Amino acid sequence: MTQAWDKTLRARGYRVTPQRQLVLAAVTKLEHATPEEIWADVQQTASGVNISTIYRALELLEQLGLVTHTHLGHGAPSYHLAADAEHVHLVCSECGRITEVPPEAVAPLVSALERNHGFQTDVGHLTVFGRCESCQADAPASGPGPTA
Amino acid sequence: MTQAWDKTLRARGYRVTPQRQLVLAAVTKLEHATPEEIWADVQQTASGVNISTIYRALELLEQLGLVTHTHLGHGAPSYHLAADAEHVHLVCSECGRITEVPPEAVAPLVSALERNHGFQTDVGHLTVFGRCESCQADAPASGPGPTA
DNA sequence: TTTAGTGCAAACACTTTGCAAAGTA
DNA sequence: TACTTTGCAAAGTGTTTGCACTAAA
Repeated sequence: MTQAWDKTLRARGYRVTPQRQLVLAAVTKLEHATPEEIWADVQQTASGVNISTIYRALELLEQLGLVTHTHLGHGAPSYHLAADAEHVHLVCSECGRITEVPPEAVAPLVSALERNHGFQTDVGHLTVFGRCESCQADAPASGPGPTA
Repeated sequence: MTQAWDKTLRARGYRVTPQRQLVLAAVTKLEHATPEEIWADVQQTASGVNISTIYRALELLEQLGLVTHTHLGHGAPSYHLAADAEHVHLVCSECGRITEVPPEAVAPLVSALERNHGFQTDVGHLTVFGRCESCQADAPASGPGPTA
């Protein structure tokens, strides 16, 4: 079922174009990348592709459930294959480092929210900000209180 | 200690200006608001204040640890008082509804991440995307698979 | 008076849109 | 051929920056 997606496209009246194939290939290869990174990757094969095409392709692929995105901070969103094992991102606010952890890590959260708030968590979209292990080691808890 | 913040400012060589006071007041009052919403509120008192001043004030207040922000989706970030009880935001991807839940709800997650990944979660910055109770009721689980 | 802060306008980063030309089915 | 998709360029958000002027200390 590696190539099933093009049938999905055609079945819904969409066309299979090289641009869309390249975008999907880039998302697959880069694992998590911003539209611009995807664009750069696509351009290595087809240099004429426009960034707006990347956005349109991502929107379509997302709508078809082939890819998803997460916000890993302030800037551009990060896209990855929906088929990839879902995972949660831990983003270190200090060094920017991104760690992926398996969804089991958040299972207790998911069930607690479901149970207490009737909320169905989109685990693949979850990003947790904080401080990573090494940054804590570098500067043990300081908090934002008055320094001096 | 309601007004302690102006001492904090002066102690660090920053000045206490009406603009900053108004921004802090707006953040306090609005609970969670985007820079533009804060701007609108500030303008009700001082119509001449420029949006760039809002951004600069927010940056400063955040740096001082008086306010924090979270990303409640794609658009602009949402600011709130750091002193406010920390809370987690649940954002419904379908209707956009925002629910606040107490940090206890995510305590199991926090300790699991700490334990297994040495990661120190910034709870106040945490936003969970998913589907709220009422949207689930409206359209029971459909997933993005082929519809027909 | 001295130095930080503000308003203004221009520059930026990221994304979306209109439209004619090109390409898929 | 018929209709979708693309490239291009321009317009849109949201945010930042340079600089002369204003104001806090």
